[in-house]
Amino acid sequence: MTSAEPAAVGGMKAHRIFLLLKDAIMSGRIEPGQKLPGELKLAEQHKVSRVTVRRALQALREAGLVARRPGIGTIVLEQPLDARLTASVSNLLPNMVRMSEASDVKLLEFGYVEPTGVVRERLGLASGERVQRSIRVRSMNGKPFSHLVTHVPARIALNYNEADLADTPLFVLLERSGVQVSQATQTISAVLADQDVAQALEVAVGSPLIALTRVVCDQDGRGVEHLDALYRPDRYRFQIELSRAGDEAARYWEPMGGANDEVEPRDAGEH
Amino acid sequence: MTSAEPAAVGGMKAHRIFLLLKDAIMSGRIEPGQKLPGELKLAEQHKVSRVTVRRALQALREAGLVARRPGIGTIVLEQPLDARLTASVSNLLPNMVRMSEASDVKLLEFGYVEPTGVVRERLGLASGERVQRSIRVRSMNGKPFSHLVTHVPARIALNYNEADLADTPLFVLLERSGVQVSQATQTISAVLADQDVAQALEVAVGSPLIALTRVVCDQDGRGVEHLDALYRPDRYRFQIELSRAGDEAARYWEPMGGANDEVEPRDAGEH
DNA sequence: TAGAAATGTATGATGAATAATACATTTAGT
DNA sequence: ACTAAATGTATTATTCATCATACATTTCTA
Repeated sequence: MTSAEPAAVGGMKAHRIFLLLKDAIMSGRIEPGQKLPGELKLAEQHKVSRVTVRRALQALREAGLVARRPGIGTIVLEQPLDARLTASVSNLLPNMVRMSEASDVKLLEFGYVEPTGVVRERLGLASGERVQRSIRVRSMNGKPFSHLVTHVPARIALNYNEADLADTPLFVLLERSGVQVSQATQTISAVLADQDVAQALEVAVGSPLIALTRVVCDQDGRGVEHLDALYRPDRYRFQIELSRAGDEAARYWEPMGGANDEVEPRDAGEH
Repeated sequence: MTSAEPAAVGGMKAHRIFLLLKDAIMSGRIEPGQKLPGELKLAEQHKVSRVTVRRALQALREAGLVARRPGIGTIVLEQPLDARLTASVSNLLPNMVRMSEASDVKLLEFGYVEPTGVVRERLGLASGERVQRSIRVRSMNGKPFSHLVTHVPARIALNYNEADLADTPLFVLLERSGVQVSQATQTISAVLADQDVAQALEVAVGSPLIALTRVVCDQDGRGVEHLDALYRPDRYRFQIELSRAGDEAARYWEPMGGANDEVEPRDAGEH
């Protein structure tokens, strides 16, 4: 039981506080070695009783996130960061291939459906046109880190089958199908994990997730792929290297790389 | 009272469900016009009683997110999207200037402190070196959308004063100080709003936020600015345009633009 | 014109989480 | 050695949310 998620916090208030503190620790807002506020202080801050705060803190201890010592306080422990992937924003082909070698993909759903309004609009589909919808979860060393919902126009999706999806990045499949992709738009946001996703990614319902939406178009500007991806922030994050460019008058920042992106599975002191 | 945040949901379970549904709607996972599952279905899904589900749904209605009609169901309403900012990843100088014209900045905190381990490390500071720490909240039309915590090495921060921070983007101040910035690293993640931030950004505690960390270095590779930014996903998001480049063998995606980024305050009511 | 599927309304029982309080114990600092 | 500030332990009361249940009402559909 290296990382048993359960973390049985008693009630709801206690659980909420547990999640907040956990997030503060996992995100690095509270650094290892630092003490968190005393039980009384926390009770006051969150407007709950001390008993309730204690339950949250005890859960944190059971989760291995903090050490508690009488007379001292509650100290944040060095987190054996789950081997974490860092992806460049332009993490498309080059490292996706590499990534797919080192990670497993589970296909949760597969089928052809009527697209929703937003998807149809973004892909520029005619009304009535159907799309292939697939839901996949990608894991690294058995640890899930991303939840991918893709919509592909039916006419294109015919060029590969269900089994291919578990093997090959969708991206490669599209190119192999002769699609001339030329442009993509990515949008990054943040959302809460709902039941389905929480289960798939093995996180608590209500955990924060990175949300990425990508729309890929071919040379004619027609939609080719619509991706809704969700990532566990503790196992995956986006990184962008920028360098200063341009002259005096009009300087600007220029994203670096593209070809030389790299996946860095800097695995920490895995316990 | 167009958007009264309070949303008095009764208990904790009800409140949690309220937040989840709200997030699903605000993020577009449930589209306007669509019906959400019936009360019974939701009760089953979340393993709570129907009464509890009702409280969540009633809160959603009071928040103006849904309409409920007997015999029909609960329908998601078209959201008068708060004028939303869309920023390109390389949204640094060009549009930040423009942005600062159209938005107000409130300085919440200002002072010189001993940097934490992480900040010191990222900025490459000598131990003992102090930093200027400032916390600002940026608003658009009185609606806060970002929470910015910056750390700047003391030696650099001397070139501008407290008042400047409320006027001018930190970025400009640095350049004006003669700092030759040359490289920056941005990391994007997702976190939950804690008490302080929740209050500053006028969201519920436990709401999801986009987290961006940026470290800017000068030509000598020395740290110049450390930014921890949090954004409300309903009012701000990151967008990246990619175009396909490279030849056959080694194709890759190339981020577009840089100079021609644009803030698009596509204001409400559209769709 | 039924019937099914929604939401609206009402009520009483139950209980688990929470609060309030008190006291013990460990540790660091003065 | 004293004090302050932590956590550890225990007990009791109570309340508020939650559950379970029943029935009414509206709407669409077959």
